[in-house]
Amino acid sequence: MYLNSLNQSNFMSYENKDFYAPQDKMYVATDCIIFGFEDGRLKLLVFKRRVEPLMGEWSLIGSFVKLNEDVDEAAQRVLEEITGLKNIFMEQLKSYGAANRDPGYRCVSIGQYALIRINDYDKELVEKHGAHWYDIDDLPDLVLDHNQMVIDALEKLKLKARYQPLGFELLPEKFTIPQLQQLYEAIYQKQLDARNFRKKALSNKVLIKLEEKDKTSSRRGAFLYKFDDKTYQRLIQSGYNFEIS
Amino acid sequence: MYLNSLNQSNFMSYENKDFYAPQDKMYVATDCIIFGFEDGRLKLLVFKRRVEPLMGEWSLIGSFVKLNEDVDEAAQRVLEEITGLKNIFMEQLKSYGAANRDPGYRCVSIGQYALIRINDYDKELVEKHGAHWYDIDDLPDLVLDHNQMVIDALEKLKLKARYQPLGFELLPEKFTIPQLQQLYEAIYQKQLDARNFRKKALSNKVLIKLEEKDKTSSRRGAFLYKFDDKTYQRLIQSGYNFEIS
DNA sequence: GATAATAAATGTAATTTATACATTAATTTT
DNA sequence: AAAATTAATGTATAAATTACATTTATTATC
Repeated sequence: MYLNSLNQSNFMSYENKDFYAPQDKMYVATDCIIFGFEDGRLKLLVFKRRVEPLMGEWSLIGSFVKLNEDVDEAAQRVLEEITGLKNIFMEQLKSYGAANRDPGYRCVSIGQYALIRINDYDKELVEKHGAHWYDIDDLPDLVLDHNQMVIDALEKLKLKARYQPLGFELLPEKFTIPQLQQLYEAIYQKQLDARNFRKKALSNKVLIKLEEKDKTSSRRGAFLYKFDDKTYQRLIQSGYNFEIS
Repeated sequence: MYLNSLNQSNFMSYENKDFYAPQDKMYVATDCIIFGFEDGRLKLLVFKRRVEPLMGEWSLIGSFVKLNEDVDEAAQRVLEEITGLKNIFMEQLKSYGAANRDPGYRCVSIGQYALIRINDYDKELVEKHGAHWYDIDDLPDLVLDHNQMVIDALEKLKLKARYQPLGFELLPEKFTIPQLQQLYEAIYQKQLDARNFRKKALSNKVLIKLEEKDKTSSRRGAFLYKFDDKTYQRLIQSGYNFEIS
């Protein structure tokens, strides 16, 4: 994946189609690196590109930023068009500004990563847009510099997840400790000790234990928890240093 | 400086008092948040703005990104024009994309923070451009969203300095441990214990003790050290986790 | 209804890291 | 020779991290 030879052939196919490249004008776009979590695996939402050049190739979803629109608004707009969801966690990754990064346009793209809760409702909407949830370590080649965006976003997710409760954005509202552990194992890409993980996770005092159990993955069942955002906000207000594994 | 890459008609109408705001076109700019360190204090390099609107106000230095230029190249270009220095440490902070952030243009700016070694040579060049090194906790109001950029950059510096040897970019090549401590105290904005700091700093094994002493700040003099980038690179290659205070 | 199977839940000891703290050393100035 | 000044150093205590094995709750099967 992500080979030079592939980029080259992408470029050729663009040339063959005589696509007009208006390089006399600056564009600003935003591309969304959309993460999800399902079946113990971290996933990325990718799309079949619908326009030339590179039509039909896998791509992140994005849009040009409109003249009267904030960059962050544009990203929210794109996300809502695709998933139907508002108020999704999203944060700037970085901007991608190489002069030749897009053969079609002189376009600076602001990468934004989003964390969403995969569920059947989203999936349906997503399918309408020719999208697919790929396993993070089984991604196809993406157009332009989109693979690099994913690499950078993963790196950032790894760094931030430790000190900010990002993980909970990816889990359903109610989750078990083993599920939480699986998530962090997927993000950090390493195995964690179950006893130590549980200890650490609970030591932050921001997980509320519920009476219900989830029995989908064991006979005994595991207690469900939810993240207590109010307490979390209060804690960090007073200087608390959240950390998980 | 900021308007060098504009066409003349825009420039003229912008320059007189009821300036025309060409919001029919997207611009991309880059602004540099330039940090230095001198006399135990963290400093920021700011400039008198030379064009309307807001002519004469303090501002970060920046430029529009040219059509055939990488965003990062543009930032290096600006920095070189001002300081005469190449290969300065610089890294993307984030992009600033609010639709109304600049009353003159629809302009997305990529903030980049730079760390430079203040010395007399730089200062001379800098003065030519109507610039001034301000103490970081005694900054004037800056134009547009530039104060926010500084706040964000400081926050990022605080976070990154701990796990990446950024600090050495701000110090002269040879420095003493007390100087290094002063720097970290300025970045973290808190006092550090001299014994513990020294222990921690030296524990990373990337400081080379020289035979020379610096006697500018004590009768006894303090030994000079330099940062051993080769060893540092080797260590992080093999998974070492650099940390300072 | 007893047994087997399975993942969840729990505790402790050893090691490492972080913190708090006071004295002596080297040098110059008077 | 004495005074002044900053640099340099060590240790004991507390806190955090790591490594590691058994029991528990429940369902499925015989």
